[in-house]
Amino acid sequence: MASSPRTAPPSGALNRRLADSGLRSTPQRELIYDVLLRKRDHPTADEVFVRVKTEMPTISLATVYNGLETLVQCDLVRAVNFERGPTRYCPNLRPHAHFHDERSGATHDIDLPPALIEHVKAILPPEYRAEAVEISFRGSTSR
Amino acid sequence: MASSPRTAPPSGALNRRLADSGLRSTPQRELIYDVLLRKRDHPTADEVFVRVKTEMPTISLATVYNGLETLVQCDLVRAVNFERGPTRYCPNLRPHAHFHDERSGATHDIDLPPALIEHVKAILPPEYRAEAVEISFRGSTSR
DNA sequence: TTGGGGGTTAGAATCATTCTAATTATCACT
DNA sequence: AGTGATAATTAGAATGATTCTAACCCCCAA
Repeated sequence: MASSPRTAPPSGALNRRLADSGLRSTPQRELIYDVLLRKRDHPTADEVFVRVKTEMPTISLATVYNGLETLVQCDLVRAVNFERGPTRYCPNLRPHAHFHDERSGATHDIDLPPALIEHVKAILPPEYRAEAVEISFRGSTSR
Repeated sequence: MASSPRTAPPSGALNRRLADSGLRSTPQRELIYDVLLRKRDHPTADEVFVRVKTEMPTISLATVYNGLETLVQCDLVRAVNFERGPTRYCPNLRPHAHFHDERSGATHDIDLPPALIEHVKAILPPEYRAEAVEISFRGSTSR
């Protein structure tokens, strides 16, 4: 493929994080990340694949899975699991919980106050060292 | 009549709960439930299948899945999911979180103080009605 | 004693995800 | 610009957990 000069600077955060991990920036990874940033509705890998394919028809599903995993490793994206459903992806890096609305199927972010995170971690006996805490709600919204 | 701390209903609860749901008590369902009560190590459906099979060699994996689902519906057992791993089953009915020890692969129950559950629910905007809250930790224990 | 409705079973099917092996792109160094 | 070495992408096969299907079984009521 002939290389063309860049017309726009690459996404700063993505390139920096990739480089920090010894990984390369690629059009596929940039597009996957961009798609996540553009519509923050917690899409599944399949949904990301569909969105990305409209702009890059040759991309493969395996690359979408690989790319999403890469973004998760770089701490640019969070993988969100709910019960047995497919993994969903979320570019919100603030500490937050997830609310799964059973009526609409939508997932909403709920900001977590730092004090609450501390409260939650405080219930662990001292020999338990938590690297991560996940909080998720299931229910419905009245609007 | 102060009771010893109890994490599951007394034996016999199975029959009552099944009857309440218009379901029948069967040797398979009783054995599946008994196996869960006997060793509370959050087994997967496959692990339950292996344990149950030593006492009832003709039971099928499908029946184990069906039976576990039935117990979950009757609120005698909780299904526990951690990331993409297979569902695990837990007869502890007290409100509790789960701690997943990455070193050993074990899952531990962490009792949740009622006040903490309230604190956690309190972060939801008023139009969100939560039917369930899940809290899970990932990390390791120093012993 | 018969009929209907759960319940069980073995195996097929499904679904999300991961793996494999081959191809392609990019980087570091001339 | 050329050349390997290394990383990334790709299509499709394979995997693993779970669910479905269709036949059979068992119990209770009429």
